[in-house]
Amino acid sequence: MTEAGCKSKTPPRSGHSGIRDVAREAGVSIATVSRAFNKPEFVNAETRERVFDVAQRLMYIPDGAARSLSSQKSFRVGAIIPTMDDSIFARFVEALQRRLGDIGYALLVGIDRFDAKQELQEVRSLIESGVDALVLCGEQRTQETYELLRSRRLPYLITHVHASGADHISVGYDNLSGAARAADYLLDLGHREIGFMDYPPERNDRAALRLAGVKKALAGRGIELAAERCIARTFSIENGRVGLRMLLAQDPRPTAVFCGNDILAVGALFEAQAQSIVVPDQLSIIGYDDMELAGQVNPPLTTVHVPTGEMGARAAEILSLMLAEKPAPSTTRVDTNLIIRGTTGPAPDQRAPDHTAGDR
Amino acid sequence: MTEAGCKSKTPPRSGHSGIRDVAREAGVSIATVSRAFNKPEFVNAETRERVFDVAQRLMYIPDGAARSLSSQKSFRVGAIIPTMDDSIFARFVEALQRRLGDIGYALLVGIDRFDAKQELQEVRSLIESGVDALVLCGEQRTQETYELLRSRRLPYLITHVHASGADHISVGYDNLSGAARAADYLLDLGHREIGFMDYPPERNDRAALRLAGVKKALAGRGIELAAERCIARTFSIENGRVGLRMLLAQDPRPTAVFCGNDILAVGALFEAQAQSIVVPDQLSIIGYDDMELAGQVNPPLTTVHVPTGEMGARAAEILSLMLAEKPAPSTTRVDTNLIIRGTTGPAPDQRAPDHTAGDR
DNA sequence: CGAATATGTGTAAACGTTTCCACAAATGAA
DNA sequence: TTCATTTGTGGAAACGTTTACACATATTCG
Repeated sequence: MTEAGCKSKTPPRSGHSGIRDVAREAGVSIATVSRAFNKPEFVNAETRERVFDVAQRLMYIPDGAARSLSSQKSFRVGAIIPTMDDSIFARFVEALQRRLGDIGYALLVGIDRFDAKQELQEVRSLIESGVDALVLCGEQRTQETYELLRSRRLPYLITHVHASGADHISVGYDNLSGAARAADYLLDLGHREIGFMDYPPERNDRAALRLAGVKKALAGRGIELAAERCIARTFSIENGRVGLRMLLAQDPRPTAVFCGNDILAVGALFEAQAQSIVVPDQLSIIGYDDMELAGQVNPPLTTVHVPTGEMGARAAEILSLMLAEKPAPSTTRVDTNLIIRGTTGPAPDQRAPDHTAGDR
Repeated sequence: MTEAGCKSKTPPRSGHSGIRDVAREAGVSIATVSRAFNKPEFVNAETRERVFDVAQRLMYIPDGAARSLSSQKSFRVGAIIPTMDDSIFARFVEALQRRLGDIGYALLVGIDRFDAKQELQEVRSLIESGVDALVLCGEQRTQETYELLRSRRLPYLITHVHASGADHISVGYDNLSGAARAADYLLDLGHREIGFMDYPPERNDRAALRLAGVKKALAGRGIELAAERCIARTFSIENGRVGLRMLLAQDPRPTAVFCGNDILAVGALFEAQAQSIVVPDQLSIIGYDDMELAGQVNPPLTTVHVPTGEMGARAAEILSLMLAEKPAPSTTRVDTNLIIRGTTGPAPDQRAPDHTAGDR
């Protein structure tokens, strides 16, 4: 009796016990054991308890592969994100993993480095590995990826964008209006020479949307965003620094910079400080995401808050609906909002409040 | 001919094609198809090509569950990390995922928030989900977890620590000597009043090791680390700030602080600056990890560089050995090294180089 | 030239579950 | 009391692969 599960006459083939061991020990059929776990309400309370007891004693853990094969469900979902380096995605993955775990799903991660080809590859390998649904960032991807998804009838959820009229289910925020809101704020402060800095928009639809938002806001005041005012760089503090340097080298020097990401914004801030440009008096900087660092740098960064955790939680909820084949809301939006902190102020040249260009 | 795979007489049960479809279409048996993929060298080159062509045409993706069940391998590995919030872990996961992907394995992630109970839970769910090996951070965990691992004969790799004499396979760095090295540097600069700040050591064995390292270095010069000089806080910039405040409130004010993590160190730096304490003239700060931010703050942070990417790559290599049931090195060390930047300088009171207290 | 070996392929038995179906016993309605 | 229904259970057929084994056929060698 010192060893667990010693009554069997045939030695167990693998080290640990399977459903048959539990069945034998509990004096029921394997079907009943299976039901006890999956549809407890269909088995007699007494029997069920007995099964549970035995299962616990034998340290029975159902074999996922067999389960998947038989039930045609894997109880796994895959998520493909661009990078872990950006805390916005890292946190999202964490939130997603937690919520998914709560409803009995495991999370497989793929990383595509903002590369659509790589994403397709990751989709393939996640499908092969076995997932019941996929979480993807943004809408922009190769047609082949979408075809693969469709042909496999694999449910997928698009995140990080608010795709209102689209033909897929999504959860996210409106990058365009968030950026427009930020740009408007800069405009309201009297800034007219505004720089833009973000991930290369052709490789990142969220960045493209933010660019569109800024352009729209500027256009609303009759201002055009010059091409050289659009700095496209991958996310890093260092790139934020070089981006600002490029902007500062231009003739009508920008008095404000919109950054599509806090990391770039922090880089810009550090560079400004290194050049003894005082923020916000001489230069306003605005970020996007509101990661912890944003609130802690000096002066604290004005930025657009993105509720990543909430988005992860919502994503998990929607996924659970999709996985249960229940109808899911085609698009759900989480709200972004401008957090005004210390890196933004009135434009340096014009002290007047600005009932200037704006109509209405 | 517009539809893919239309020759079958029995309508395919699921939407997509399986190994039998490929076999039929290529005029071979399913065994041959299987071999073509798994042991290409055992099948005739011509046949193999034909199989590959057909497979591609039918967009055949092998069913992972069936594969796992039959082969008793899942081609998945699980990794449990404390949090994604810390870029040290996020990057590690990213590196691991990439390398694992290269050798045909997918990565399942679990997050335990530095909680051993939660870790056990994650181990259970990863086992249930199906993994061929596990990656775990640090050596400290419940006995139950180790027992589960052993009883399942599940290979596991310990990371982030250099566990020399231990009874499990590990890859990591020596937290103790890294921290000791940093403390020695502070000592060499003449600092005698030194503060320590890290994650609560009782919940994080790496932090405990760093504490031991600092204590050892101090002891080498006959200095004892007072209890109130040990600030234990979870990792965040904010906590770095409050930690420094606590240290600054003490009577012989510390002239230097060792932080077990760059995030805490940056928090300390920001707080010092907010209090107009000039770093490094009045206060030296030293961090651990060397994340990007460390090199970019002003002044740039002196820190202990940890080669996370290399560790992830090495981990993947070792895992591939373990998975192939080849002998793996019981412990492999990656090197940590002190990066001297701008947040450390001579102790404020004593300008003399310091042939003082140190012997030898 | 025959035997031994190498090469390529097919047949069929696992792998450990879930789930359809059948069936017995208990319960309720008439 | 009899028939219909409900409740709980077991038997056995999937699920889509891998792989041990057997069997041809081609090659090598004494």
